[in-house]
Amino acid sequence: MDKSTICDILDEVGTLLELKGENPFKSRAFHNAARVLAGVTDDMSTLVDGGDIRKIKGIGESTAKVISDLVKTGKSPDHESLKKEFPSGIFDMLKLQGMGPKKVAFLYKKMNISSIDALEKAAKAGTLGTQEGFGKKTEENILQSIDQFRKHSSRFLINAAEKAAQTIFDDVKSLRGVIRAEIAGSLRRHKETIGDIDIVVSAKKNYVKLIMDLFTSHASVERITGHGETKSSVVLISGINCDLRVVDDAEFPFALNYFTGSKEHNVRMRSLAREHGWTLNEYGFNILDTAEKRSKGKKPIKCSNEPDIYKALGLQYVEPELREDLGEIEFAKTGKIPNLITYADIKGTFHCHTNYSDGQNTLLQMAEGAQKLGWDYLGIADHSKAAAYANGLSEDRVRKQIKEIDALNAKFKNFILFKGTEVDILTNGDLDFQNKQLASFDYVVASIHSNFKLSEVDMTKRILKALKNKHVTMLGHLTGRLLLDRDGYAVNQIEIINAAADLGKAIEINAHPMRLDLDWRMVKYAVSKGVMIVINPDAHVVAGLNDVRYGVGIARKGWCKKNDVLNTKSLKKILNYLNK
DNA sequence: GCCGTTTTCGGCCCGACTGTTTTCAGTCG
Repeated sequence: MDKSTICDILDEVGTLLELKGENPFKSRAFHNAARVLAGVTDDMSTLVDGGDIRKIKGIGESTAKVISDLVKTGKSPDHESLKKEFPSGIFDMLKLQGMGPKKVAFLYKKMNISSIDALEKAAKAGTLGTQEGFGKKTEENILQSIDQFRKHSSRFLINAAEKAAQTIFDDVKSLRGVIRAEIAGSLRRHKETIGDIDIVVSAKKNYVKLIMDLFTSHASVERITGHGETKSSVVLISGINCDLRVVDDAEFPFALNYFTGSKEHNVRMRSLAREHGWTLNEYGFNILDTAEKRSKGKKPIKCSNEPDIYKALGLQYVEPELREDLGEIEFAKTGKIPNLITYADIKGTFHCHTNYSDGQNTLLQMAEGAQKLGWDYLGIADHSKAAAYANGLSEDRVRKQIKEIDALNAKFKNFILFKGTEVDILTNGDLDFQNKQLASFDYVVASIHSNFKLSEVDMTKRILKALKNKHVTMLGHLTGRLLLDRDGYAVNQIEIINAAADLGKAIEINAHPMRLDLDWRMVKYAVSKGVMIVINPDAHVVAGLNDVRYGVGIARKGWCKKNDVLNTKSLKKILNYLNK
């Protein structure tokens, strides 16, 4: 059993203990153990066999037993027996905003409610509001949370989707009879959030059935939702839907193009095809079937790959990341698609947490990970003390960390760790560290982590005040929340961007924790104002090594050129494109 | 349940908000 599954189960045990109403410190111990284990890089079997698992701080007798059972047998009796006490729908209920273990357990025990559907029914019938501790308002909030959950729960952040897709894609690609295989859809376009994974394959006719059978019976498949001759759909263990489409090799470029999207881009492509007297679909070009068009239409050229399709339409090749109908067709018509920045251009990132606060890895591990990626630097920005829930650093611990960074830097060649902080913006706009302390850092990320419900005017004031502090380099994960006026915090976006432009500060943007994509109109506006933008698809950057390339940052003005400001592959590409 | 010790039990993260109730419990970040 792999480590991440073990961590998930430890977390689940913690949650089940909460539901049972056990001593909160007991359940926390399991959550802690999951967090600690996530940061361990040693081989699980070796740790268990050698007994070293107990030497890890945070893993005690009981948690070690669960881990060792899972490693040795794939099952933990402790976990299994706890699980029997609650139906699985309970875990969905816990995902609702405002629903914690106490309420969920109460509703289950008192009203036998164990699913979101049942909860909705009770709330609509008005039977919830009569329960002790529940009122009209709670009922309304629950219905709203259910609405939210249904709208957004089906999307996944790109790093999770990429991880889920890799194994099954690699295995499908290497199946006998497969000629060409590509991941399509929003994953190929590197969107911040992914609805489902699309795999397009071309294969020899007599192998198609076998490919479909092997796909639907793959080890990472949880259940099959469709199994046909050209298309099969499954739900992966990770919860993500995955579709496989098999086509003739001649159709492959068209299928790949069609299923890569976006829908808006496809619409433009098809209308361009009509201008040439053709139709375009997932199988190929066809001559438009009207006398008028037929006279105008030439026979479309043969396309053996995707670039050929663009060529046939008189377009420069458009990279998947740009296919959003945000002006890329116009650029392609005049051959002005810019050279896009890639991972190889990334020199380092700045919003990274370590196990000093709520990250998973040590300073050394993070530095080694960054060097392995070929980076020149890494910026460390752990939480400040106000973020107590994230084990934020006191002034004393900052001093300790800075010392450790200095010692590490003395040993590195052609690599440097920058000393930063993610300082909390307090309710009144003051920062969580004194200016003297802030001056000790190479750069400062200032973020809001509390009091999200201020009025728009007050929230804007609060952020502007923080932004004006001369030590602040960048606003942390700001627009990730201000995207939404509904359940994010209300703020005047334009005013913030304008101020950042005047002050020469950067803004960091996240995909929203509720799994919404970025508001590109605002990104465009910020870029047009020359505000340096940092985008991070993982809304809460607890950058373990796996996630490090998704956490991206910006340097203090003066020692980082604008072109050094780098993001994830796709986002960076788009920013560069918008800049032209 | 785990840790750390002033070694065998006390402390473990906390402030703010919400909705309920009328002083507080539950949830969130």
